[in-house]
Amino acid sequence: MTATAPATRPLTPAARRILEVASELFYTRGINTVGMELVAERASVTKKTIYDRFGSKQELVVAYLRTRDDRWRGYVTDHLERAATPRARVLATFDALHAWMGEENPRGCAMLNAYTELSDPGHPGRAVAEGQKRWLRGLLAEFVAEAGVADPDVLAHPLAMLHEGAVVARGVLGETGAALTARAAAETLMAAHGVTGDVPAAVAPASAAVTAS
Amino acid sequence: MTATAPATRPLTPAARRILEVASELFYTRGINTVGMELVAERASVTKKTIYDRFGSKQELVVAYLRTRDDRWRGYVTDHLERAATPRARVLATFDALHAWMGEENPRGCAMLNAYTELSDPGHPGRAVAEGQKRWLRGLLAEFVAEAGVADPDVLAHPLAMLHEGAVVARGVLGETGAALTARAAAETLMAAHGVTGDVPAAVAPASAAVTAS
DNA sequence: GTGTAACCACACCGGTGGGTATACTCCCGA
DNA sequence: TCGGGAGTATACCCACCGGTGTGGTTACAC
Repeated sequence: MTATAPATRPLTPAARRILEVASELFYTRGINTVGMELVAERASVTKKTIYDRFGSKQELVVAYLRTRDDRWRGYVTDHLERAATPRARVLATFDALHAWMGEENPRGCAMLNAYTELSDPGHPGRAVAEGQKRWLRGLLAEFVAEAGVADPDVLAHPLAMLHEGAVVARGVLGETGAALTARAAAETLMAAHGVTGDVPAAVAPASAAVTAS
Repeated sequence: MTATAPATRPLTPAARRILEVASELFYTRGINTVGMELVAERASVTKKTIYDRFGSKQELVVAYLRTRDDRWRGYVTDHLERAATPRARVLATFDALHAWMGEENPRGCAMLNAYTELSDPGHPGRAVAEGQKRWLRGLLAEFVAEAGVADPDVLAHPLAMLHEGAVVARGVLGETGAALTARAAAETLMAAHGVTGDVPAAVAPASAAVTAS
């Protein structure tokens, strides 16, 4: 379900350059305000080539969102590998967010931004954005359930909200430590729901279930 | 500081119509994708009139954001009047959000959307959006401080994040009860910081300090 | 009764948007 | 050796964008 396509076609050198350039421009300046002409120029490519490779702006946008989504998910799963307990895994998602925001997220969440800019409800890019949000929330619910919480959503949903809120605090208010603040709040929230540093009583560890989607 | 201008000029009938129509269009379709021609048509007005009243699209956008911001702040302060304790005031902001989202916020936070769409850092609309975020967070910090919490931001910042997260959950995931979920989490968070239903020990009530900016 | 503010109707501007057409070059593999 | 995929270069299309100018009509105020 997570896999975006049966096989991501290798991408020609020019196509890779286009996607790279477009990703940067779309993220930093917004999708609607960046024209294909500019993308072509910055990628040292003609518009013809872009349309030969990607077909339309819409498809280029989707490719941009998908690759970025993949990178973020990889980021998260990387951080998860180092976490042993469900509680640690929840906290690891906040650590991932912290690192992510420090590196490549000054202008807020690309998915959310795209969701806003692509106001046409039928635009396929919106589904990508929504998918990412749903994925993270599901992941959190999974961990919370592993920790033995009866109704996982009651805890997982607020945890997801802390994620989103942290990104906003970072993007709009410039709060560089927002993810860590959110992490601390997540700890508090988990503790209140009985999820502590201790391993839960009678719940199977099911250790390697992390990288799965 | 909160007052937007020395005096909001009365607005001619046509101007009011323009602002109303533009607000709806900007919010539901996005600022960048709505042209002045469409606004004019929907308001039964010529473009000339729009430019006579507002000067430029940028200024119309700012007027849109300001009026919406004012309405939201009024919404919050209305809900605050019914709340007696600091804790109740914090929770009242979530109730306000719940009501607000039910009535006129299906497409997420207008301020955040504008912040995203107006990628030019110099656009005055961004300041309006940022101002609103800062205002709410400051308000929450005020209440938390009144409740006797030593470092108010440690609690107020996560509370603000829950706000933002709830709006995202509503806008992207369609979670209509998101604000109530956030409210419950806020209760938990406050309890963990010693903010309970009881009135704090030696803190002056300072009752009417709510409506002030 | 003459200004002036608030409008309408309409025509026009340069710029830019996404997207296409044509024609030519380079290089690699069958 | 030759076909085809990957590119380049350039010119073009039309729709729409934000914004302006001209000229005219109503209604109210001094």
